[in-house]
Amino acid sequence: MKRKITLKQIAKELDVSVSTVSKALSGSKEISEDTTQKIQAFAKLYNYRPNNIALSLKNRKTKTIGILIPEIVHHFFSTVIRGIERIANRRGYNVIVGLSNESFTKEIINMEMLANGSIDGFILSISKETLLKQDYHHFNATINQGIPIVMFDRVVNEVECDKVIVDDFNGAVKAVKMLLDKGCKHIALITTVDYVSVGRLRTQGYLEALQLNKIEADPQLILKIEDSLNVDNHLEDLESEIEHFFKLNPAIDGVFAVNELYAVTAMKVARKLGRSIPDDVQVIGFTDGVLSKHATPSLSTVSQHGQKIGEQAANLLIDRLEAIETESTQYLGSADSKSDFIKVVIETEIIERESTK
Amino acid sequence: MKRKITLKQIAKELDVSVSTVSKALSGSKEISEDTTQKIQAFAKLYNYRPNNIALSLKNRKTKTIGILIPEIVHHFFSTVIRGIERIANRRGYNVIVGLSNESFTKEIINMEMLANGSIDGFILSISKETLLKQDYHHFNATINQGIPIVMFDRVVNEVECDKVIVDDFNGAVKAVKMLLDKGCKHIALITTVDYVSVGRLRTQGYLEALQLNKIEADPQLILKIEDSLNVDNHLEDLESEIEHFFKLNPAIDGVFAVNELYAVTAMKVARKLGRSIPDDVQVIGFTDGVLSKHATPSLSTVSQHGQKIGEQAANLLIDRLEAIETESTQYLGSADSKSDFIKVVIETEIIERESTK
DNA sequence: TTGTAAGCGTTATCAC
DNA sequence: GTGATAACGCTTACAA
Repeated sequence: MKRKITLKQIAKELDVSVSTVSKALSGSKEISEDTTQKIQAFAKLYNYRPNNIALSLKNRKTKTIGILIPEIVHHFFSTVIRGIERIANRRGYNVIVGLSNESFTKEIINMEMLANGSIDGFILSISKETLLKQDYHHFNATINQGIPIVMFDRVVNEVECDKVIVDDFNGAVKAVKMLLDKGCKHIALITTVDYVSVGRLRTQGYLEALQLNKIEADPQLILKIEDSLNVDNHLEDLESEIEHFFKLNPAIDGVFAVNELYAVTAMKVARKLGRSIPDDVQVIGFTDGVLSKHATPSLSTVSQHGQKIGEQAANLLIDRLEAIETESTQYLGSADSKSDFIKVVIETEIIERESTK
Repeated sequence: MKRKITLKQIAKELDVSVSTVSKALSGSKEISEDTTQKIQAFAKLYNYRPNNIALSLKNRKTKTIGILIPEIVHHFFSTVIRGIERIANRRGYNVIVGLSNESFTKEIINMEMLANGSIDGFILSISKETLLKQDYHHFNATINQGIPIVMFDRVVNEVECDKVIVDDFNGAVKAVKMLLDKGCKHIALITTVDYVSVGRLRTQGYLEALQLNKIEADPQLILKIEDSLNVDNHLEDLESEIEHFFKLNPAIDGVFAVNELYAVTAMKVARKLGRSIPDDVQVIGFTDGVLSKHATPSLSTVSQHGQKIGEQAANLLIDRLEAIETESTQYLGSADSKSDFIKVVIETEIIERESTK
């Protein structure tokens, strides 16, 4: 077992100084052809690689991005990570992942753990508990320490930073509009409770689409699912709640659900009640994951382009990181660049499959 | 914007030496009650946190684990990450994620990128291309550098390290046995090409179960899916290939598929051909993901317990990391602990749902 | 009780 | 053309 070789060891071995080795390896032409050759050959032989940690300490930057998300076993979030990783890798960064598990405390702990020098910046999506508490001090504290943040999907106005969001509102408008165009008269909405902003926006989009078509929204046709019902163990509860909802509203001929699970469950329930899809009831979901693609019938959805979100977020963060770098070398009393934060809106796209006609 | 405060700054501010500050903060009783108080108060006020990078350099360990997997948008892998993260976090480690994207080259690049001091050890699952090439030098090189590796799921005998695997063979035996017990006479196998070891093992399990029941395996009933068909764009090809297979073998009354997708697609095709599930054809898959749970009818599967795999892998790695630590402080000419690598086998579990009766 | 100095692995500045 | 020195932030043996 040969530990990684260091400059010091090469220097000793070749009987030169450490700085000579360093320069030779970086191809500095201060060093003679001869020694450079010798040193490079030796380094290659022993497979020398500079130690990242030492470089990080010296350069005061780690070239790694911290990702902080509520949950990783989730198609949307893993797609975003894939996008981030792709860009990060291409631009010479690593990604370190922390999971908040939807918990406020875990979010803070993770954040502090990484903010102590481990990463150069964050890309994150806020946990539900944090959204509920509306306590965002940890984000602002981090930003104040000079660590930039890019938020995606679940973002919040109270924190000034770059953001990448999906156009939830218009996505919902488009989806409902499509159902209307396809002849639905009684469109139900299956959504979440309000504090998760994306659920709220999609609900607003639903209302907007109805209004645009001069249809009065019927509160009876809106089902808000309690958060606890998302958990796997409560699958039956979800089903029975939706079933109850369908029975109360036999006129339903269209369903817009704010996520895949609700949509697929709605289809399941509808068929159980003897309604055929898409002939009796047309269904469209939000988030284009595995479920939508492989359900029977396959589900029409509003696609969020998670990977693109990740890519955009990564580019924004790295751009800012590298801007800071050049800026602070130019002059220290840097211009107030705080004001111009960017908010990128990723357009949604409707993917038509078998659940609509 | 106040950058994070350092020991040096505290020292200057309070007019003491850096080492005094360091000691005071670590609660050393070398330092007087008085100064300790003063320093701790000041540190607290300015929210001092030691810089991770500096600690890593000093201690020659980073307290972070490198995860290297082929793909993250994948229920099984993300479940494993969740398990790793959970244990890592609890034991004071961070996780940094690299994706090989099933590519040999990317696997190597990522590995080298992280092995240069960024991580203390790896938890990984081998990319398909690497398995195909059977070139494992980078794993061995890493281990030789003193960086321990724990492999999971897609493992290989050629590399000596700790491993965590699913009992693919027995899982498959159990699944097929169940189909037999439920009265199936003509059980089809839908599997992958052979070089991915898990596919091979599950195929062997299928054969074993038949043999145990004195049934001769019919090669006609085995469908090997080309790898490229897994890609999303080729979904129709997958479907038509399976459809063709069903038409050739109308006697099929049971299907064992080595993954969720094949199983769900088989159900879809069977129903399209007018067969009812589970009455005419019973289906069981492998890997308990979202698809199985939410398909209609819901799919019986062999569950792999991804999270448990991740937890075991993380514990194995951290145990070894901390063993190395104490070992090398005890005496340098350490005992040859290379030989005793552990292979943990996680038992599978059959989850019965609607696709079997 | 406090401070000095060395070291973790690098690179940059300056001197020889 | 080469080397000594300092610095990144921290800990710790050793001096004072």
